[in-house]
Amino acid sequence: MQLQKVRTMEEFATLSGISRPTLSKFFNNPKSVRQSTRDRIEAALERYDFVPNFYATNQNRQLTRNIGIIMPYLADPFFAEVARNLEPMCAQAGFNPILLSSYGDPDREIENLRSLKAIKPAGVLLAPLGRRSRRDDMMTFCDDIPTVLFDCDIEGLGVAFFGSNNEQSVGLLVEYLCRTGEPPSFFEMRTAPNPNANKRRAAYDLAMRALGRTPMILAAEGTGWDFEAIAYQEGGKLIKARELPTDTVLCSNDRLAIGFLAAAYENELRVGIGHGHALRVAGHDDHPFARFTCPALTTAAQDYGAIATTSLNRLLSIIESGRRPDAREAKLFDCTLVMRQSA
Amino acid sequence: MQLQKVRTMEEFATLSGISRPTLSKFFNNPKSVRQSTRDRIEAALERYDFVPNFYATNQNRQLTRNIGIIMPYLADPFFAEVARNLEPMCAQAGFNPILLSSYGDPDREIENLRSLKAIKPAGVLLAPLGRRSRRDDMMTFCDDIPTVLFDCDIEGLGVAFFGSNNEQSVGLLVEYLCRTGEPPSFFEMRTAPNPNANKRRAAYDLAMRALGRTPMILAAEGTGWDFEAIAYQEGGKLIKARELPTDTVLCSNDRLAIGFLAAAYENELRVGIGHGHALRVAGHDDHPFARFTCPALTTAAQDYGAIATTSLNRLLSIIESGRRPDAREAKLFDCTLVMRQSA
DNA sequence: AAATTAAATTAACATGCGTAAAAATTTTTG
DNA sequence: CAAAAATTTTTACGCATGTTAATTTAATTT
Repeated sequence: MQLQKVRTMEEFATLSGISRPTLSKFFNNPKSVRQSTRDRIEAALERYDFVPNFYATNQNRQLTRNIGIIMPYLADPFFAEVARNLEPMCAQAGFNPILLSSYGDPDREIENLRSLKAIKPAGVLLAPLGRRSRRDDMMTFCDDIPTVLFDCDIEGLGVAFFGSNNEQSVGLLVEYLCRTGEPPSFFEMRTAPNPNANKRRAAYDLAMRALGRTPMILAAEGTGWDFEAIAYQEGGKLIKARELPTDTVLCSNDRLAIGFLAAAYENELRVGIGHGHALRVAGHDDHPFARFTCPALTTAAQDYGAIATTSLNRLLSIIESGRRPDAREAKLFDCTLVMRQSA
Repeated sequence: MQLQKVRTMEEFATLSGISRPTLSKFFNNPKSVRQSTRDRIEAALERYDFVPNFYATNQNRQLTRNIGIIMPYLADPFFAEVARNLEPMCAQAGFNPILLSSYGDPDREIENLRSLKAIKPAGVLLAPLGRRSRRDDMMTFCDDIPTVLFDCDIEGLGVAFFGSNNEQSVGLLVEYLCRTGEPPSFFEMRTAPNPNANKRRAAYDLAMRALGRTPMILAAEGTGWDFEAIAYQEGGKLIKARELPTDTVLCSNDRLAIGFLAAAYENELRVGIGHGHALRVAGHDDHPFARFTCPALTTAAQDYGAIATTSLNRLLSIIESGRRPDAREAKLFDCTLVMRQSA
C-alpha cells in the first residue's frame, strides 16, 4: 500500500479539496481549524504522502516552532537519558526539538549555538559545559534567543536556571555515610569540569564540619570527560599507596564511582556494606548504570524529570508570552538517597 | 566591538558593493568566485555581521548540505560513541549532520524519517532498529532520499549496508573460550531485537559445531531495550536455579553481559579467569563501559571507525555523483578479540 | 593594443508557504 | 427560521535567496 506522493501544499489542497490557507493553519496548529475539517485533512493525509517543506514553512513565520536542546556530552548516558525525556515533551507541546551535543568541547558548544541561531529557534534549553564554557559568546546568544539553562549554572546567563540542590544531596549522603560507618573522604577531579563539582565539594565540606568531622579531599589529576578512566587510574594509585584516609569514599559523581569501583575490584578490595567488606563507595546522580555496578552503587538520584519539565515549561511560557521575565529565575530540586550495596 | 547587523543579502550587497548573485555563489562555495572578489567579500564580512538566512538558502537549493543520522538508541553509549565520531566527519566533508534517535520505538523511527524528509537531506545514514522496523515505510523513504544503512541490516533497504562480521567475531570468541576452558553457553534475548542477534546465535551454533561441541542456548525473556535489566533478572534466575550448563557464558552483547555480571556478583559467583573463579563471562561490541566492569569484560571490538568512515564515504560519493549505484553494496568488517579479566 | 576568455552585474523569474483582507459558506444562537 | 458568529475560500502579496540569460566589465593571452 504505497501512498501517493504529494510535493506541495498547493497540490495537496487540490487533492484534498481544502484551501491552502486552511491547510497552512492546520499544519501550524491542528486545533486552530474546525474538528470536521481537521478530520477531512487527516483522512486525506492517510491517502497522500505529504509533509510541508520545512524551509518554506519556517521562512516567514515570525516564530519558528523549533526548540534547541544543547547537551554537554551525549555519550554520557545520564545526559542521553535526559535528552530522551526532553524530546517527546517538546513534541508534545507542538515544538520540534533539535538536539545537539557539545561533547565536552567549548568550541563545539559555541558552534552549536551558531548553528542554532541560523535556525532561529523559538527558544533553547542549554545544559552548558560549565567551567570551560565561553561565557561572552553565550551571553550574546542569550540576548537574541530565549534560553533556559539547566543541570549546570552559569551565573547571569539565560532567563532561568533549574538544577539539583547539591548541598541537600551531598548533605544527605554524608549524613547517611557518617551514621552508618566511618566518615567519607571525597573523591573528585582536581580541575572540576563544572560548577556542580565545586558545589558538591563545598557541600561535602559543610556537611562534614556540621557533623564535627574533618573533611578529607582526594583530588584526581586529569582533564576531559573520560571520568571513568581518570577515576580508575587515580583511584588505583590511591588504593595501591594505601592513601585512603577512611574505609568510605564519596565520589563527586557516579561516573567517577564506576571507575573507582573498577580500581577497587582490580586491587581486590571488597566494596560493600557488612562483614568482610573493606571499602564503601558512594556516588552521585543515579547514573543509568549505577544499578548494575558490582556492587550496585549507592548514590543520590537527581530529579531530572522535574528539572526537565520545569525547564521546558518555563521556556514555553516565555515563548508564548513573547517577553522576557524581569528577573532571572533559579530553582534547585532536592535529590533522593538511593541505598544499594556499595555503601 | 559590535559588528553592524545586516539582515538580507540584498542589503549586504549594497553595503559591500558586490552583486547579490555573486554573493550567493560565494556563500554556496567561496572558491567559485575570483580571489580578488573573495577578498572583498571577506573584508566586508569583517565589518558587517551577516549570515545568509538558513531557510531561504535551503528552500531552492536542489541539494541541501544536510545529512541525517538516525540512531536506534542514543542512550546506549555504544551508539552515542558512533554518533560522536560521525558528526565531525560530516562537518569535515562540508555537510551539516542532523542527529536523531529512535529510542527503540518503531513509530519514532518512522517519525524521524518524516521529519528528515521535510528537511530534504542530501542523504541519510541509518542504523535501523531491526526486527521491529517498519520496512514498507522505510522503503518509501529510501526511494526518495539516498540512504546508507549501517550497524544493522534490513535486506534490500537503502543503497548500501556496512556492519560487523558477526560470524567472524563470534567464531573468534567461541574458539578462544573453548581453547582456554569449558565451552561457552550462549546468553541472549529470546525475542532478538535485531538481525545481528540472530546472526550471532547462528554464528555461535556454527562455531561450536565446528569444534565438535554441542551448542547451548540460554534464552532470556523480556522485550525492549533495557538489556542490562533483562540480563540481570534472567541471568539471576539461571544462576539461582543452577541452570548454567558450563562455567562459561558468552553474551550476545556487552549490555547483556553487564547485567549478567551484576547478577553473578549478587549471587557471589566470582567471575574471571584463573584460580578461585567460578564463572567466565564474555560479551560482544566493546561497549565504552566494558573496560570498567568488575571484572573487566572480555569482548569482541567492532571496528566502528571503519564502519562509520565507509558508510559516510559511500553516501558522499553517491551524493556527489548524483545517481544511485546499480547494485546494493554490502560489506562486513572483522572484529578484534579484546581479552580482559572476565574470560 | 586587440582579441579572447573569465567573471561579475543586471534583470527577472522561481521556490513553497505565511499571511492578510474580502467574500462566501457553514454553524450556532435566539 | 432568521440573525449572528465562526470558519473557510479566494485572491494576492511577501519572504530571502537560488538560478538563469543577456549584458557588461575585468583579466589574460596573443
